[in-house]
Amino acid sequence: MAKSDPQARILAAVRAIPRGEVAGYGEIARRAGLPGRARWVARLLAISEDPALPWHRVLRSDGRIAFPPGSASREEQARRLRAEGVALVDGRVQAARAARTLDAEVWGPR
DNA sequence: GCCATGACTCCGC
DNA sequence: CGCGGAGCCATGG
Repeated sequence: MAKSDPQARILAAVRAIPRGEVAGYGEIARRAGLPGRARWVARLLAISEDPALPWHRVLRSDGRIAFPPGSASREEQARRLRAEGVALVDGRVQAARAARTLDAEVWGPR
């Protein structure tokens, strides 16, 4: 039997993001033991139909929402994040002190 | 098997 | 800080 499908690990990593916090696609991939699969994470979220999946907590490495401005998805993601207390400015998370990537610590206490 | 596509990332300018 | 180019990886025609 397969030892945890990579897909299951990715979804688990996404579900593990605490409410009010965020993580990057690449970060999730790494947490799932799949470095370099950021695009796969994105595709997985796109095809996933689990309404309980906190996909809105996943952002790009620069702390911005991946969806293009004006898109309904982008608006919904921004809305959900704000509902959790995440400060956003022009689609970008302010709390993410990781200027380059949302590397680690995003989940830890500051 | 090659080519195109994408909720990505890194790097140089 | 914005842009363009290259690298990357899985999927589908």
